[in-house]
Amino acid sequence: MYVTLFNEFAPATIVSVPSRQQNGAAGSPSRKSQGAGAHLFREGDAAASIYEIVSGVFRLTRVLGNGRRQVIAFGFPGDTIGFPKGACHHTDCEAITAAEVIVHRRNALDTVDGDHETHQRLLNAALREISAMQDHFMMLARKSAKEKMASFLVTLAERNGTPIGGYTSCSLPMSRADIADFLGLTVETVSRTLTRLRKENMIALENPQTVLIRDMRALISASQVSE
Amino acid sequence: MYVTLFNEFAPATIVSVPSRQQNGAAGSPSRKSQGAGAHLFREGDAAASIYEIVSGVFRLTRVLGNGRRQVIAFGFPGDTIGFPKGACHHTDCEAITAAEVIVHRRNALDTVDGDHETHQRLLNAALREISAMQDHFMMLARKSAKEKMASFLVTLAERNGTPIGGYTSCSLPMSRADIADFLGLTVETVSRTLTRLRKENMIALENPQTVLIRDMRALISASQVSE
DNA sequence: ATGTGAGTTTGATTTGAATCAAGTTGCGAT
DNA sequence: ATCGCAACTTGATTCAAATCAAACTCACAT
Repeated sequence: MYVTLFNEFAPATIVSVPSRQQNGAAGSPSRKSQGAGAHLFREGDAAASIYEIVSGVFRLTRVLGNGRRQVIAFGFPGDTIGFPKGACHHTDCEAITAAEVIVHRRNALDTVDGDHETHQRLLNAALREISAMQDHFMMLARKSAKEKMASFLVTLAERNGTPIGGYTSCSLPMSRADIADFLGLTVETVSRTLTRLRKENMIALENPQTVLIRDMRALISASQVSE
Repeated sequence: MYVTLFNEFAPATIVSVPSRQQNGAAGSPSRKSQGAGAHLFREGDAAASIYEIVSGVFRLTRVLGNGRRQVIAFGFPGDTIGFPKGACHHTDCEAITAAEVIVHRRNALDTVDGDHETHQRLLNAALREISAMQDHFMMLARKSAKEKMASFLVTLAERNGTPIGGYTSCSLPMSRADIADFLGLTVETVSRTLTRLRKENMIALENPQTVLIRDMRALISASQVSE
Protein backbone atom coordinates (compact mmCIF):
# COMPACT_ATOMS: atom_id res chain seq x y z
CA MET A 1 0.00 0.00 0.00
CA TYR A 2 2.08 2.82 1.19
CA VAL A 3 5.35 1.21 0.78
CA THR A 4 5.95 1.02 -2.87
CA LEU A 5 5.69 -2.64 -2.85
CA PHE A 6 3.51 -5.25 -4.15
CA ASN A 7 3.09 -8.75 -3.27
CA GLU A 8 4.26 -10.09 -6.54
CA PHE A 9 6.70 -12.34 -4.79
CA ALA A 10 8.24 -12.16 -7.92
CA PRO A 11 11.10 -14.55 -7.78
CA ALA A 12 9.24 -16.98 -9.99
CA THR A 13 8.20 -14.28 -12.38
CA ILE A 14 11.35 -12.33 -12.37
CA VAL A 15 14.03 -14.87 -12.43
CA SER A 16 12.66 -15.98 -15.73
CA VAL A 17 13.15 -12.59 -17.28
CA PRO A 18 16.72 -12.78 -18.44
CA SER A 19 16.20 -15.95 -20.40
CA ARG A 20 13.15 -14.52 -22.07
CA GLN A 21 14.97 -12.03 -24.19
CA GLN A 22 18.58 -12.77 -24.17
CA ASN A 23 18.91 -11.28 -27.59
CA GLY A 24 16.42 -8.41 -27.65
CA ALA A 25 17.42 -5.43 -29.72
CA ALA A 26 17.14 -3.25 -26.61
CA GLY A 27 19.84 -5.28 -24.93
CA SER A 28 19.63 -8.15 -22.49
CA PRO A 29 18.79 -7.39 -18.95
CA SER A 30 21.58 -8.48 -16.66
CA ARG A 31 21.81 -9.11 -12.97
CA LYS A 32 23.76 -7.16 -10.44
CA SER A 33 24.64 -7.85 -6.82
CA GLN A 34 24.80 -5.13 -4.29
CA GLY A 35 26.41 -5.08 -0.85
CA ALA A 36 24.58 -3.57 2.10
CA GLY A 37 25.21 0.17 2.18
CA ALA A 38 26.17 0.43 -1.49
CA HIS A 39 24.43 2.96 -3.69
CA LEU A 40 22.61 1.65 -6.73
CA PHE A 41 22.36 5.19 -8.06
CA ARG A 42 22.35 8.74 -6.76
CA GLU A 43 20.23 11.77 -7.37
CA GLY A 44 21.38 13.48 -10.52
CA ASP A 45 23.04 10.42 -12.01
CA ALA A 46 22.30 9.79 -15.64
CA ALA A 47 19.47 7.29 -15.66
CA ALA A 48 20.86 4.51 -17.77
CA SER A 49 18.88 1.73 -16.18
CA ILE A 50 15.72 0.65 -14.44
CA TYR A 51 15.92 -2.07 -11.83
CA GLU A 52 13.76 -4.91 -10.68
CA ILE A 53 14.59 -6.08 -7.19
CA VAL A 54 15.18 -9.79 -6.90
CA SER A 55 16.33 -9.93 -3.29
CA GLY A 56 17.26 -7.53 -0.52
CA VAL A 57 15.83 -4.17 0.50
CA PHE A 58 16.57 -0.74 -0.94
CA ARG A 59 15.95 2.73 0.37
CA LEU A 60 15.03 5.61 -1.94
CA THR A 61 15.74 9.05 -0.52
CA ARG A 62 15.68 12.66 -1.43
CA VAL A 63 17.52 15.33 0.46
CA LEU A 64 16.36 18.89 1.00
CA GLY A 65 18.84 21.77 0.82
CA ASN A 66 19.99 21.85 4.44
CA GLY A 67 19.80 18.33 5.79
CA ARG A 68 16.17 17.34 5.94
CA ARG A 69 15.78 13.98 4.31
CA GLN A 70 12.76 12.21 2.99
CA VAL A 71 12.68 8.47 2.49
CA ILE A 72 10.49 8.19 -0.59
CA ALA A 73 10.06 4.45 -0.43
CA PHE A 74 11.57 1.17 0.58
CA GLY A 75 12.06 -1.28 -2.25
CA PHE A 76 11.41 -4.95 -1.63
CA PRO A 77 11.74 -7.96 -3.90
CA GLY A 78 9.31 -7.63 -6.77
CA ASP A 79 9.47 -3.84 -6.83
CA THR A 80 10.74 -1.86 -9.75
CA ILE A 81 12.87 1.18 -8.98
CA GLY A 82 14.78 3.85 -10.82
CA PHE A 83 12.13 5.46 -12.98
CA PRO A 84 13.88 8.44 -14.48
CA LYS A 85 12.85 12.07 -14.63
CA GLY A 86 14.01 13.06 -18.05
CA ALA A 87 17.58 11.86 -18.33
CA CYS A 88 18.39 11.67 -14.62
CA HIS A 89 17.56 9.80 -11.48
CA HIS A 90 15.86 12.04 -9.01
CA THR A 91 16.47 10.06 -5.84
CA ASP A 92 19.35 8.37 -4.09
CA CYS A 93 19.02 4.62 -3.92
CA GLU A 94 20.96 2.58 -1.42
CA ALA A 95 20.84 -1.10 -0.54
CA ILE A 96 20.13 -1.51 3.16
CA THR A 97 20.75 -5.24 3.02
CA ALA A 98 22.76 -7.30 0.57
CA ALA A 99 20.65 -7.34 -2.57
CA GLU A 100 20.33 -8.45 -6.13
CA VAL A 101 18.60 -6.70 -9.01
CA ILE A 102 17.80 -7.23 -12.64
CA VAL A 103 19.06 -4.35 -14.71
CA HIS A 104 16.98 -3.12 -17.64
CA ARG A 105 18.34 -0.57 -20.04
CA ARG A 106 16.48 2.64 -19.61
CA ASN A 107 15.23 2.66 -23.16
CA ALA A 108 13.21 -0.46 -22.47
CA LEU A 109 10.70 2.23 -21.48
CA ASP A 110 11.27 4.50 -24.42
CA THR A 111 11.08 2.01 -27.20
CA VAL A 112 8.96 -0.98 -27.56
CA ASP A 113 11.08 -2.50 -30.23
CA GLY A 114 13.26 -4.55 -27.97
CA ASP A 115 10.77 -6.39 -25.87
CA HIS A 116 7.15 -5.52 -25.81
CA GLU A 117 6.42 -7.52 -22.70
CA THR A 118 9.16 -5.95 -20.64
CA HIS A 119 8.03 -2.53 -21.74
CA GLN A 120 4.51 -3.29 -20.64
CA ARG A 121 5.63 -4.70 -17.33
CA LEU A 122 7.72 -1.65 -16.51
CA LEU A 123 4.86 0.61 -17.48
CA ASN A 124 2.47 -1.23 -15.20
CA ALA A 125 5.00 -0.96 -12.41
CA ALA A 126 5.03 2.81 -12.94
CA LEU A 127 1.24 2.96 -12.74
CA ARG A 128 1.21 0.90 -9.55
CA GLU A 129 3.82 3.22 -8.14
CA ILE A 130 1.63 6.24 -8.79
CA SER A 131 -1.22 4.60 -6.92
CA ALA A 132 0.99 3.57 -4.02
CA MET A 133 2.35 7.09 -3.73
CA GLN A 134 -1.16 8.48 -3.56
CA ASP A 135 -1.83 6.24 -0.57
CA HIS A 136 1.32 7.50 1.01
CA PHE A 137 0.09 11.08 0.69
CA MET A 138 -2.82 10.27 3.00
CA MET A 139 -0.36 8.75 5.40
CA LEU A 140 1.98 11.71 5.53
CA ALA A 141 -0.65 14.41 5.59
CA ARG A 142 -3.51 13.03 7.57
CA LYS A 143 -2.42 10.32 9.96
CA SER A 144 -1.19 10.56 13.54
CA ALA A 145 2.09 9.06 14.65
CA LYS A 146 0.32 5.98 15.97
CA GLU A 147 -1.68 5.50 12.79
CA LYS A 148 1.44 5.94 10.69
CA MET A 149 3.44 3.45 12.70
CA ALA A 150 0.63 0.89 12.71
CA SER A 151 0.10 1.29 8.96
CA PHE A 152 3.77 0.85 8.36
CA LEU A 153 3.93 -2.35 10.39
CA VAL A 154 0.83 -3.77 8.75
CA THR A 155 2.21 -3.10 5.28
CA LEU A 156 5.58 -4.51 6.20
CA ALA A 157 3.95 -7.61 7.64
CA GLU A 158 1.92 -8.18 4.48
CA ARG A 159 5.03 -7.81 2.44
CA ASN A 160 7.61 -9.32 4.59
CA GLY A 161 6.15 -11.15 7.55
CA THR A 162 6.57 -14.78 8.49
CA PRO A 163 3.88 -16.56 10.51
CA ILE A 164 5.09 -17.79 13.90
CA GLY A 165 2.47 -19.72 15.77
CA GLY A 166 -0.63 -17.57 15.54
CA TYR A 167 1.49 -14.44 15.25
CA THR A 168 3.43 -12.70 12.54
CA SER A 169 7.10 -11.96 12.89
CA CYS A 170 8.54 -9.19 10.83
CA SER A 171 12.06 -7.90 10.43
CA LEU A 172 12.78 -4.20 10.25
CA PRO A 173 15.88 -4.05 8.12
CA MET A 174 15.89 -0.25 8.16
CA SER A 175 16.97 2.00 11.02
CA ARG A 176 14.62 4.06 13.20
CA ALA A 177 15.90 7.12 11.39
CA ASP A 178 14.87 5.60 8.05
CA ILE A 179 11.41 4.81 9.38
CA ALA A 180 11.11 8.33 10.79
CA ASP A 181 12.11 9.90 7.49
CA PHE A 182 9.67 7.69 5.66
CA LEU A 183 6.73 8.51 7.92
CA GLY A 184 7.54 12.17 8.44
CA LEU A 185 8.35 11.76 12.14
CA THR A 186 11.45 11.96 14.34
CA VAL A 187 13.38 8.96 15.66
CA GLU A 188 12.18 9.75 19.16
CA THR A 189 8.56 9.64 18.11
CA VAL A 190 9.07 6.39 16.22
CA SER A 191 10.63 4.84 19.30
CA ARG A 192 7.98 6.14 21.66
CA THR A 193 5.20 4.99 19.35
CA LEU A 194 6.63 1.48 19.12
CA THR A 195 6.82 1.43 22.91
CA ARG A 196 3.21 2.50 23.06
CA LEU A 197 2.07 -0.22 20.67
CA ARG A 198 4.07 -2.66 22.76
CA LYS A 199 2.45 -1.52 26.00
CA GLU A 200 -0.95 -1.89 24.36
CA ASN A 201 0.00 -5.48 23.55
CA MET A 202 -0.35 -5.16 19.82
CA ILE A 203 3.29 -5.95 19.20
CA ALA A 204 6.38 -7.22 20.93
CA LEU A 205 9.95 -6.31 20.08
CA GLU A 206 12.08 -9.41 20.08
CA ASN A 207 14.99 -7.10 19.41
CA PRO A 208 15.08 -3.63 17.92
CA GLN A 209 15.07 -5.12 14.41
CA THR A 210 12.37 -7.73 14.87
CA VAL A 211 8.73 -7.06 15.62
CA LEU A 212 6.26 -9.71 16.60
CA ILE A 213 2.73 -8.75 15.76
CA ARG A 214 0.60 -10.13 18.55
CA ASP A 215 -2.77 -8.63 17.63
CA MET A 216 -3.06 -7.96 13.94
CA ARG A 217 -6.70 -7.00 14.19
CA ALA A 218 -5.96 -4.29 16.73
CA LEU A 219 -2.98 -3.10 14.73
CA ILE A 220 -5.04 -2.77 11.56
CA SER A 221 -7.69 -0.94 13.50
CA ALA A 222 -5.03 1.41 14.91
CA SER A 223 -3.76 2.03 11.40
CA GLN A 224 -7.04 3.49 10.33
CA VAL A 225 -8.32 6.90 11.14
CA SER A 226 -9.50 7.02 14.70
CA GLU A 227 -12.53 8.55 16.37
CA MET B 1 -18.64 31.58 -10.30
CA TYR B 2 -14.98 31.76 -10.91
CA VAL B 3 -13.52 33.42 -13.90
CA THR B 4 -10.94 31.31 -15.60
CA LEU B 5 -7.89 33.15 -16.66
CA PHE B 6 -5.31 30.55 -17.36
CA ASN B 7 -2.75 30.92 -19.99
CA GLU B 8 -4.20 28.72 -22.65
CA PHE B 9 -0.80 27.95 -24.00
CA ALA B 10 -1.96 24.46 -24.62
CA PRO B 11 -4.18 24.84 -27.67
CA ALA B 12 -1.32 25.07 -30.10
CA THR B 13 0.36 21.99 -28.71
CA ILE B 14 -2.63 19.96 -27.88
CA VAL B 15 -5.10 20.79 -30.56
CA SER B 16 -2.74 19.22 -32.99
CA VAL B 17 -3.09 15.86 -31.34
CA PRO B 18 -6.41 14.73 -32.72
CA SER B 19 -5.49 15.49 -36.27
CA ARG B 20 -2.30 13.56 -35.87
CA GLN B 21 -3.99 10.23 -35.60
CA GLN B 22 -7.52 10.55 -36.75
CA ASN B 23 -7.43 7.00 -37.93
CA GLY B 24 -5.26 5.21 -35.40
CA ALA B 25 -6.24 1.63 -34.66
CA ALA B 26 -6.64 2.49 -30.99
CA GLY B 27 -9.31 5.03 -31.85
CA SER B 28 -9.21 8.78 -32.17
CA PRO B 29 -8.98 10.83 -29.05
CA SER B 30 -11.98 13.08 -28.67
CA ARG B 31 -12.63 16.23 -26.73
CA LYS B 32 -14.97 16.72 -23.84
CA SER B 33 -16.23 19.80 -22.05
CA GLN B 34 -16.84 19.86 -18.39
CA GLY B 35 -18.82 22.31 -16.27
CA ALA B 36 -17.42 23.60 -13.00
CA GLY B 37 -18.24 21.15 -10.23
CA ALA B 38 -18.78 18.17 -12.53
CA HIS B 39 -16.93 14.94 -11.89
CA LEU B 40 -14.72 13.65 -14.66
CA PHE B 41 -14.48 10.32 -12.87
CA ARG B 42 -14.80 8.91 -9.36
CA GLU B 43 -12.77 6.57 -7.25
CA GLY B 44 -13.65 3.02 -8.19
CA ASP B 45 -14.95 3.87 -11.66
CA ALA B 46 -13.75 1.63 -14.45
CA ALA B 47 -10.82 3.42 -16.00
CA ALA B 48 -11.78 3.62 -19.62
CA SER B 49 -9.89 6.77 -20.43
CA ILE B 50 -6.92 8.97 -19.73
CA TYR B 51 -7.30 12.72 -20.07
CA GLU B 52 -5.13 15.58 -21.19
CA ILE B 53 -6.33 18.90 -19.84
CA VAL B 54 -6.79 21.56 -22.50
CA SER B 55 -8.32 24.26 -20.33
CA GLY B 56 -9.68 24.64 -16.83
CA VAL B 57 -8.55 23.23 -13.52
CA PHE B 58 -9.27 19.84 -11.97
CA ARG B 59 -8.96 18.54 -8.45
CA LEU B 60 -7.93 14.96 -7.71
CA THR B 61 -8.96 13.70 -4.28
CA ARG B 62 -8.99 10.64 -2.15
CA VAL B 63 -11.14 10.19 0.89
CA LEU B 64 -10.22 8.31 4.05
CA GLY B 65 -12.81 6.15 5.78
CA ASN B 66 -14.33 8.75 8.14
CA GLY B 67 -14.12 12.07 6.39
CA ARG B 68 -10.50 13.04 6.14
CA ARG B 69 -9.79 14.04 2.60
CA GLN B 70 -6.55 14.38 0.73
CA VAL B 71 -6.23 16.48 -2.39
CA ILE B 72 -3.72 14.47 -4.38
CA ALA B 73 -3.13 17.08 -7.04
CA PHE B 74 -4.56 19.94 -9.01
CA GLY B 75 -4.62 19.43 -12.75
CA PHE B 76 -3.85 22.39 -15.01
CA PRO B 77 -3.79 22.73 -18.77
CA GLY B 78 -1.09 20.52 -20.17
CA ASP B 79 -1.38 17.95 -17.36
CA THR B 80 -2.40 14.38 -17.94
CA ILE B 81 -4.75 12.82 -15.42
CA GLY B 82 -6.56 9.56 -14.85
CA PHE B 83 -3.77 7.03 -14.78
CA PRO B 84 -5.48 3.84 -13.74
CA LYS B 85 -4.63 1.39 -11.03
CA GLY B 86 -5.44 -1.88 -12.66
CA ALA B 87 -8.87 -1.48 -14.16
CA CYS B 88 -10.10 1.34 -11.92
CA HIS B 89 -9.55 4.96 -11.15
CA HIS B 90 -8.26 5.38 -7.66
CA THR B 91 -9.15 9.02 -7.11
CA ASP B 92 -12.11 11.31 -7.55
CA CYS B 93 -11.62 13.94 -10.20
CA GLU B 94 -13.73 17.07 -10.30
CA ALA B 95 -13.53 20.17 -12.47
CA ILE B 96 -13.24 23.24 -10.26
CA THR B 97 -13.68 25.57 -13.22
CA ALA B 98 -15.28 25.01 -16.59
CA ALA B 99 -12.84 22.83 -18.43
CA GLU B 100 -12.03 20.94 -21.57
CA VAL B 101 -10.07 17.73 -21.95
CA ILE B 102 -8.80 15.45 -24.66
CA VAL B 103 -9.95 11.91 -24.01
CA HIS B 104 -7.59 9.05 -24.79
CA ARG B 105 -8.76 5.49 -24.66
CA ARG B 106 -7.14 3.75 -21.77
CA ASN B 107 -5.44 1.19 -23.95
CA ALA B 108 -3.38 3.90 -25.56
CA LEU B 109 -1.16 2.97 -22.64
CA ASP B 110 -1.47 -0.74 -22.98
CA THR B 111 -0.81 -1.10 -26.64
CA VAL B 112 1.52 0.74 -28.83
CA ASP B 113 -0.16 -0.38 -32.01
CA GLY B 114 -2.50 2.54 -32.35
CA ASP B 115 -0.22 5.46 -31.98
CA HIS B 116 3.32 5.13 -30.86
CA GLU B 117 3.76 8.81 -30.21
CA THR B 118 0.69 9.14 -28.01
CA HIS B 119 1.78 6.11 -26.05
CA GLN B 120 5.17 7.63 -25.49
CA ARG B 121 3.72 10.95 -24.48
CA LEU B 122 1.41 9.38 -21.91
CA LEU B 123 4.26 7.32 -20.54
CA ASN B 124 6.43 10.38 -20.13
CA ALA B 125 3.56 12.11 -18.38
CA ALA B 126 3.42 9.20 -15.94
CA LEU B 127 7.15 9.47 -15.24
CA ARG B 128 6.89 13.21 -14.69
CA GLU B 129 4.03 12.55 -12.33
CA ILE B 130 6.11 10.17 -10.25
CA SER B 131 8.81 12.79 -9.92
CA ALA B 132 6.34 15.52 -9.03
CA MET B 133 4.78 13.32 -6.38
CA GLN B 134 8.17 12.69 -4.84
CA ASP B 135 8.63 16.43 -4.48
CA HIS B 136 5.25 16.62 -2.84
CA PHE B 137 6.35 14.04 -0.25
CA MET B 138 9.03 16.44 0.95
CA MET B 139 6.42 19.13 1.11
CA LEU B 140 3.94 17.16 3.17
CA ALA B 141 6.40 15.55 5.53
CA ARG B 142 9.13 18.07 6.07
CA LYS B 143 7.93 21.59 5.46
CA SER B 144 6.35 24.08 7.85
CA ALA B 145 3.02 25.73 7.10
CA LYS B 146 4.77 28.83 5.81
CA GLU B 147 7.11 26.85 3.60
CA LYS B 148 4.20 24.84 2.24
CA MET B 149 2.12 27.89 1.48
CA ALA B 150 5.03 29.70 -0.16
CA SER B 151 5.92 26.63 -2.24
CA PHE B 152 2.34 26.32 -3.35
CA LEU B 153 2.13 29.93 -4.45
CA VAL B 154 5.44 29.77 -6.28
CA THR B 155 4.37 26.65 -8.16
CA LEU B 156 1.02 28.15 -8.97
CA ALA B 157 2.65 31.33 -10.21
CA GLU B 158 4.99 29.40 -12.47
CA ARG B 159 2.09 27.48 -13.81
CA ASN B 160 -0.57 30.05 -13.87
CA GLY B 161 0.68 33.51 -13.16
CA THR B 162 0.30 36.58 -15.35
CA PRO B 163 2.81 39.40 -15.09
CA ILE B 164 1.32 42.69 -13.93
CA GLY B 165 3.78 45.52 -13.87
CA GLY B 166 6.79 44.08 -12.09
CA TYR B 167 4.63 41.66 -10.14
CA THR B 168 2.88 38.41 -10.81
CA SER B 169 -0.84 38.00 -10.40
CA CYS B 170 -2.19 34.57 -9.80
CA SER B 171 -5.71 33.26 -9.43
CA LEU B 172 -6.57 30.65 -6.81
CA PRO B 173 -9.45 28.81 -8.41
CA MET B 174 -9.63 26.32 -5.54
CA SER B 175 -11.10 26.93 -2.07
CA ARG B 176 -9.07 27.31 1.11
CA ALA B 177 -10.30 23.86 2.09
CA ASP B 178 -8.86 22.42 -1.12
CA ILE B 179 -5.52 24.11 -0.48
CA ALA B 180 -5.52 22.86 3.11
CA ASP B 181 -6.25 19.30 2.03
CA PHE B 182 -3.52 19.51 -0.58
CA LEU B 183 -0.88 20.81 1.83
CA GLY B 184 -1.90 18.74 4.84
CA LEU B 185 -3.06 21.74 6.87
CA THR B 186 -6.38 23.12 8.13
CA VAL B 187 -8.29 25.99 6.51
CA GLU B 188 -7.51 28.16 9.52
CA THR B 189 -3.79 27.62 9.13
CA VAL B 190 -3.95 28.31 5.39
CA SER B 191 -5.76 31.56 6.06
CA ARG B 192 -3.42 32.63 8.85
CA THR B 193 -0.37 31.80 6.77
CA LEU B 194 -1.62 33.84 3.84
CA THR B 195 -2.20 36.72 6.22
CA ARG B 196 1.32 36.31 7.51
CA LEU B 197 2.84 36.36 4.02
CA ARG B 198 0.76 39.43 3.33
CA LYS B 199 1.97 41.20 6.45
CA GLU B 200 5.52 40.36 5.47
CA ASN B 201 4.82 42.09 2.14
CA MET B 202 5.54 39.07 -0.01
CA ILE B 203 2.02 38.96 -1.38
CA ALA B 204 -1.19 40.95 -1.51
CA LEU B 205 -4.69 39.55 -1.74
CA GLU B 206 -6.69 41.48 -4.31
CA ASN B 207 -9.62 39.33 -3.29
CA PRO B 208 -9.69 35.92 -1.65
CA GLN B 209 -9.25 34.27 -5.07
CA THR B 210 -6.49 36.44 -6.47
CA VAL B 211 -2.98 36.75 -5.10
CA LEU B 212 -0.50 39.34 -6.20
CA ILE B 213 3.07 38.24 -5.67
CA ARG B 214 4.97 41.34 -4.67
CA ASP B 215 8.32 39.82 -3.81
CA MET B 216 8.96 36.62 -5.68
CA ARG B 217 12.53 36.36 -4.42
CA ALA B 218 11.40 36.44 -0.80
CA LEU B 219 8.59 34.00 -1.51
CA ILE B 220 10.94 31.51 -3.12
CA SER B 221 13.30 31.90 -0.21
CA ALA B 222 10.43 31.29 2.22
CA SER B 223 9.47 28.17 0.27
CA GLN B 224 12.79 26.58 1.00
CA VAL B 225 13.83 25.03 4.21
CA SER B 226 14.69 27.68 6.73
CA GLU B 227 17.64 27.93 9.11
C1' DA C 1 -33.79 45.68 1.74
C1' DT C 2 -33.17 41.80 4.37
C1' DG C 3 -32.01 37.17 5.65
C1' DT C 4 -29.35 33.10 4.90
C1' DG C 5 -25.35 30.54 4.38
C1' DA C 6 -20.96 29.17 2.47
C1' DG C 7 -16.42 30.65 2.51
C1' DT C 8 -13.02 33.14 4.86
C1' DT C 9 -10.58 35.46 8.54
C1' DT C 10 -9.23 36.20 13.33
C1' DG C 11 -8.78 35.06 18.27
C1' DA C 12 -8.08 31.90 22.48
C1' DT C 13 -6.76 27.54 23.96
C1' DT C 14 -5.18 22.84 23.63
C1' DT C 15 -2.32 19.25 22.10
C1' DG C 16 0.67 16.00 19.59
C1' DA C 17 4.97 15.77 18.08
C1' DA C 18 9.48 18.21 17.97
C1' DT C 19 13.29 19.47 20.47
C1' DC C 20 16.54 19.24 24.06
C1' DA C 21 18.76 16.24 27.20
C1' DA C 22 20.14 12.08 29.44
C1' DG C 23 20.49 7.27 29.72
C1' DT C 24 20.83 2.44 27.91
C1' DT C 25 22.20 -1.30 24.91
C1' DG C 26 24.96 -3.86 21.98
C1' DC C 27 28.79 -4.41 19.10
C1' DG C 28 33.28 -4.10 16.94
C1' DA C 29 38.02 -2.64 17.74
C1' DT C 30 41.78 -2.22 20.52
C1' DA D 1 37.69 -7.45 29.30
C1' DT D 2 36.70 -2.54 28.40
C1' DC D 3 36.56 1.34 25.43
C1' DG D 4 34.16 3.92 22.17
C1' DC D 5 30.52 4.66 19.42
C1' DA D 6 26.26 4.33 17.04
C1' DA D 7 21.53 3.07 17.48
C1' DC D 8 17.87 3.15 20.35
C1' DT D 9 14.95 4.41 24.35
C1' DT D 10 13.08 7.47 27.83
C1' DG D 11 12.09 11.87 30.11
C1' DA D 12 11.19 17.07 30.43
C1' DT D 13 10.00 20.99 28.00
C1' DT D 14 8.67 23.79 24.04
C1' DC D 15 6.21 25.01 20.06
C1' DA D 16 3.65 24.94 15.68
C1' DA D 17 -0.46 23.77 14.13
C1' DA D 18 -5.01 21.82 15.43
C1' DT D 19 -9.15 22.67 17.60
C1' DC D 20 -12.76 25.37 19.42
C1' DA D 21 -15.23 29.62 18.89
C1' DA D 22 -16.62 33.98 16.94
C1' DA D 23 -17.02 37.37 13.58
C1' DC D 24 -16.92 39.13 8.88
C1' DT D 25 -17.97 39.22 3.75
C1' DC D 26 -20.51 38.79 0.05
C1' DA D 27 -23.36 36.42 -3.37
C1' DC D 28 -27.88 35.12 -3.70
C1' DA D 29 -32.83 34.11 -2.60
C1' DT D 30 -36.68 35.55 -0.42
